[in-house]
Amino acid sequence: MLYAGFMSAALPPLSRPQEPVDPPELLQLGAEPDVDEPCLRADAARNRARLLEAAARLVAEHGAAGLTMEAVAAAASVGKGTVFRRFGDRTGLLTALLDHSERKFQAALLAGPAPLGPGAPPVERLRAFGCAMLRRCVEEMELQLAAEPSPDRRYTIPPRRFLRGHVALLLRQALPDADGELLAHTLMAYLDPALIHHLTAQCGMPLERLEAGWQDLVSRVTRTDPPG
Amino acid sequence: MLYAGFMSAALPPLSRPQEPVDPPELLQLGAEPDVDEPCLRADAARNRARLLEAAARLVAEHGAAGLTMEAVAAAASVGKGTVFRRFGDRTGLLTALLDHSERKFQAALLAGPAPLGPGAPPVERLRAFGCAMLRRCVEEMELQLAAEPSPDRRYTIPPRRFLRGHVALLLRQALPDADGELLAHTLMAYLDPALIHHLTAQCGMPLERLEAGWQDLVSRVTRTDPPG
DNA sequence: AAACGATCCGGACCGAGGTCCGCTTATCGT
DNA sequence: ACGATAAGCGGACCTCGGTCCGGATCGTTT
Repeated sequence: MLYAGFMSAALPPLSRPQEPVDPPELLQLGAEPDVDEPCLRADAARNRARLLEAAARLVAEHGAAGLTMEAVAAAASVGKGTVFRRFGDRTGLLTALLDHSERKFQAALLAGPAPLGPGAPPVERLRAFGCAMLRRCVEEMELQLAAEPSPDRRYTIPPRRFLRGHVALLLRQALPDADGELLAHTLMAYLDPALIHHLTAQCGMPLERLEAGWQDLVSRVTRTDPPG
Repeated sequence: MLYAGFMSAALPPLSRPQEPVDPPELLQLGAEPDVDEPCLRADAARNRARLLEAAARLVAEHGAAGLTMEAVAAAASVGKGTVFRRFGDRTGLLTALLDHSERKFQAALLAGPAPLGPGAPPVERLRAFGCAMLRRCVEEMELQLAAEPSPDRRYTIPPRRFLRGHVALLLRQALPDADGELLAHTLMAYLDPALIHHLTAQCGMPLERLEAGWQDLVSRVTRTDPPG
């Protein structure tokens, strides 16, 4: 219910017969099409769309940090309770605003062209993944920061689980004997929006340095020769 | 009784002539003794102590998550404004509760026995650092989680800067040619309280696995032989 | 001791997130 | 078409973090 899609625009078919694909274990972790809300009542769907539209407009006008739930409700000519019933909380609303881009990104990972999508060797896919994440994060920095969940939900929300699962999958392919889950957490932490924002906006680091840092990190983590 | 020592109990002298010490660049990043509050007025100091005592009691009773600023003020028989003037915000109050343990930890890093303190080779100090952090984090998990700062302050508050600076220092010693700052962020991210909590409490991972993961991560990151 | 200025105190006040419950409306079976 | 029922709606209400300013207190100076 929290992360249902914009207008549940069905993803393009995620497998093309002649191309390589990832194992299907990750698919169910993606942003669920309408799992929680199998079929919204007509008025509810209409209000949902109006709310998202209003929220997007208000974010464009006053910034994501200044977005208040009451303002969204008012701008959509809808009661405050409706906003919370539909999106759960403020984080849920912001997350919904990011949903469209999230789906595109997931689709690119699962079925897009290599090296981001399947077909390239795992380490190369990891390298591409990091750079794509960095770019996407910088693009949507404001929303990403405002949508940060509380500490106890931070690692359990579906989008992050999906991305982390993707990284873990690639790591297991590259390093069958390592603890892919923990290493995936480590790599994902490097791509945390709050960290990226700190380094770029607050410390003034150029994005190139962050990308080089990612390449270096992937190299170090996936190095397979024995310790020196 | 975790939060016993309140008033800025002066740290033990941080350098002993006959023992190895770290360069002094980090010292000023530690928890400031009374930099912000050079000399509190008598009544203010008294109120500050009562507030910390009351807060510690309320945390023990109702958990850190359930702590409200108004309750602390009432329990200390003090006005609400006093709490905010003294500690800035909720995060500041929780951070103050962690200050004693933080100082002890910093002292152990700067002047304690090897391998945590100076004297051991940097990689060995890194290994010890991670395990010590993991243990400390688990001990004070509740407070650590409740005291998490907002995303834009997360990487700038003095305690974290100090710890990260320490890691960066060790990394630069071990890997003079690497980007120690970025790698320090990566290593520190592995030790983030929210992540530790997720893995141990929510995923049920035993602490041993996290420690092994840290050792593995340090090995991979500090490996100096050429990529395979 | 008395007065004065800087510091501090207190609690009324505000804004925003989140909840609740009686009312409304869409949907579906007949 | 129509009633029954479940889903949705709205906005009053609550809590809590954070602010503000008139008045009290401390420490110092003369």
